[in-house]
Amino acid sequence: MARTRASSPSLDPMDGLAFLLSQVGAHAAARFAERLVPLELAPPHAGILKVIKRADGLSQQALGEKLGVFPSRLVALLDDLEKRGLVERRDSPTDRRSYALYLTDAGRDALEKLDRTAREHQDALCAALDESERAQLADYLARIAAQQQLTPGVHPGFRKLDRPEGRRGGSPGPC
Amino acid sequence: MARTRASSPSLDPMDGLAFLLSQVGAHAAARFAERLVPLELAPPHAGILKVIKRADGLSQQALGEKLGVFPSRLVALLDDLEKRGLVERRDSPTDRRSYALYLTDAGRDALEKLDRTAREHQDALCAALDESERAQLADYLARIAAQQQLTPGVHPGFRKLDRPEGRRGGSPGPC
DNA sequence: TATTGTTATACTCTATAACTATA
DNA sequence: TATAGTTATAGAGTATAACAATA
Repeated sequence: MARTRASSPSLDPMDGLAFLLSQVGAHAAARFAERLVPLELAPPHAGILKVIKRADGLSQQALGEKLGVFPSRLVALLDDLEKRGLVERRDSPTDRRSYALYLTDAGRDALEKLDRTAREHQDALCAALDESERAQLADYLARIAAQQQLTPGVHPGFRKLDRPEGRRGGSPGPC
Repeated sequence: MARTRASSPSLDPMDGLAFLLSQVGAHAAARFAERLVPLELAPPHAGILKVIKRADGLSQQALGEKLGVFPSRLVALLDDLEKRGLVERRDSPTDRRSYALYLTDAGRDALEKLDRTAREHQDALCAALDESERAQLADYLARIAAQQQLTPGVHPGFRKLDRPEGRRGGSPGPC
């Protein structure tokens, strides 16, 4: 067999770039989840807190759509956060069926701790790269994410297809 | 608040590099699993076929250790592959408790199809990058993987800790 | 009749424990 | 007594379906 094409960095496609992405990505996710344990949070909680902070007063419906999480699953996740006093379910002033979600002061504190944790995590994870290499890596990944139509800030989890709901509004928007 | 440190490519740590790695990695894994469906294989099967190819005749014990998969889980995965005629469990000549695992001809065919699929997957995934950028990205990821002590070719899945068994032999080795 | 949030249920994936047959 | 493979069981995590209150 002639060596096809230019120097591919590795020979076996299963040890290739796609595998590396998946391997390092899974590692990153697992280590992040680990760091969240002392905060008594799981990764989905983190995403929820972040979205509520940016869109105070939104409904569970809206939250679930933004994160690609099923309504029934949101109930349990929000129960956790409410029980711990990080999130409040206030009655919506306009629609008595729905709630308006708000961060409490404790919720804002938790979000700050969470941001610190995420920063530490990222530093530890990328210890092998210097500052400019990290920027270059982030650029590559952002370009892949954009080309693959991943919604910024939304983790695919393990959905079969990203974006289970048909609609994905035109603007990549704030979140 | 003064802007601390140099230009970080993104402001919010949850939209940072670590998140991108996890997001793109999960996407890569999901799309790969999708491409495996027509082959009637799941990602763990792929890893198993690959290891058996490289280490013909090894035991389930050895296989499980190499992949970080529990023995009980291997049973079902190997049952799948054996039922489909891709893998053979031969009696070990030296120890009647254990099997020696071998790829069948059909198994080798499947592995080839799998390699093609992986190549197509990688091409589609990295469409946003040209050849030299892909090489650069692979280098970054390989360096992170090495620094984080990930075993080459072994997917962390979602284990709490990588490397559940204590021993990890000195050499990063063939697989 | 449609929608919001809820509950109950089921399914997938993975880990733990107990068992058997060898060693 | 310890080990290889197996079986049975249980636990996450997530999706589906049916339901009550409201629109």
